[in-house]
Amino acid sequence: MALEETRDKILSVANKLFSRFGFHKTSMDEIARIARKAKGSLYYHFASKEDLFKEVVSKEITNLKVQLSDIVNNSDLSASGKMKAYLIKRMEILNDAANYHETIKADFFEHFDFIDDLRNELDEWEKANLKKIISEGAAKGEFVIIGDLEVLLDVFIMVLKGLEIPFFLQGKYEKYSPDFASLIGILTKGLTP
Amino acid sequence: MALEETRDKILSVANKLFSRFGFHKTSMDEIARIARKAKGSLYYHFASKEDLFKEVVSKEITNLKVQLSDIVNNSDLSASGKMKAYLIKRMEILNDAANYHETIKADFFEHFDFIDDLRNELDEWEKANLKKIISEGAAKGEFVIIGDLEVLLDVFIMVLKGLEIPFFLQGKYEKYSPDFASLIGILTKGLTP
DNA sequence: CTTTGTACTCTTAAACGTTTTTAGTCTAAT
DNA sequence: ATTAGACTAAAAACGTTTAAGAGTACAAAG
Repeated sequence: MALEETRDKILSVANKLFSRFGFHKTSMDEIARIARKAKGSLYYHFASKEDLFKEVVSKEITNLKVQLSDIVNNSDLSASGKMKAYLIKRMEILNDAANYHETIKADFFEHFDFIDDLRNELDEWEKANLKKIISEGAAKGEFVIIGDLEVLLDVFIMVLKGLEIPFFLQGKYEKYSPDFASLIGILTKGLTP
Repeated sequence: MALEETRDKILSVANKLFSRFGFHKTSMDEIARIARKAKGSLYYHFASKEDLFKEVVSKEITNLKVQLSDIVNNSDLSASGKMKAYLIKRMEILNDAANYHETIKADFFEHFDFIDDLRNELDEWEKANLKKIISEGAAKGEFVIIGDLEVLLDVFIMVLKGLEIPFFLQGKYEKYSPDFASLIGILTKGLTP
């Protein structure tokens, strides 16, 4: 059990430091010092600094997936109810996922190759889940799909990702999140017959 | 006439160089040399390098406005036809407006104070025009406005600006412009009664 | 098998002084 | 209005040094 504890402690400290100071301004020595673990321990559990960061972001994404899955699989909600809840929750969680923001920044200022897999995987996951919501809505006659569903999904995801920059990078989430609900209203209305 | 010619020549050369190399990597000496004008001439017509750049961007924005005005005032189009034509044309023109891209970049990497006015003015102009399209559509019964129109407009503009980053900064316009049409379909459908 | 501590190498980033480039001014001439 | 050129002050670019940090190796201990 001591093994998992050490690993978790490192992850928890890394998470806090990366969130606060970003990837580059956090050193492995600092993480080791604050976690009260030997530097060798860090490298025993994680192949590299990038690998550790990847793991930290991965946890944030896993948390996102878990919470969104609850919504997608909630049979009490209508299709448009699911869609609204999904999109709002998505932005809510990502707004708190400070290390995920680092990866958005990286898209501009540098490039974290090692993060691409995670983001691509999240895109696929998201596409599959939105597909599920929309398809179920269409089956129940609540939604109608005009044109190609794949294209529709790409567009949805493009808009969501487009909004991440003003929302998280420029810190306008607080300002615009009330209006965001009305955008979702338009988008879901655009799907109804 | 020689006065206007010199000014236009400077603007034209500045436009080409700024487009190709960006603001910082274009020097006033280079502009003067290629335009075959004296450096003194540049400063006779423009107060500063920033002022010259502002004028170049201003011309791009004016061009955008002229072309979009044609659509907004075209009485042959239905409200949703206008909306679609407007949004597609908007992205088409901005995709070619390389110096406008510089101002988007500036939002991230540095900050061009002197550009803020132009962009704010464009936002206001855009809001007024989208307002006109939607209001006319509502008056004809083609659109229905749910909730506050001002909020709706802010949301529209937020989405459009959000898309500018993947489209222009990350160069995904070519890739996604076909899908963009279907987004517009959803947005306009979301406005119909 | 996991954890620690230390000592080591190698790469990268900060710091610094130096040189070059560039924005902007000024002048005399046309 | 426009030009060519000389000028200054600030910024950018360059090359070198210095410090910090990633990653490795290993011996020791639980």
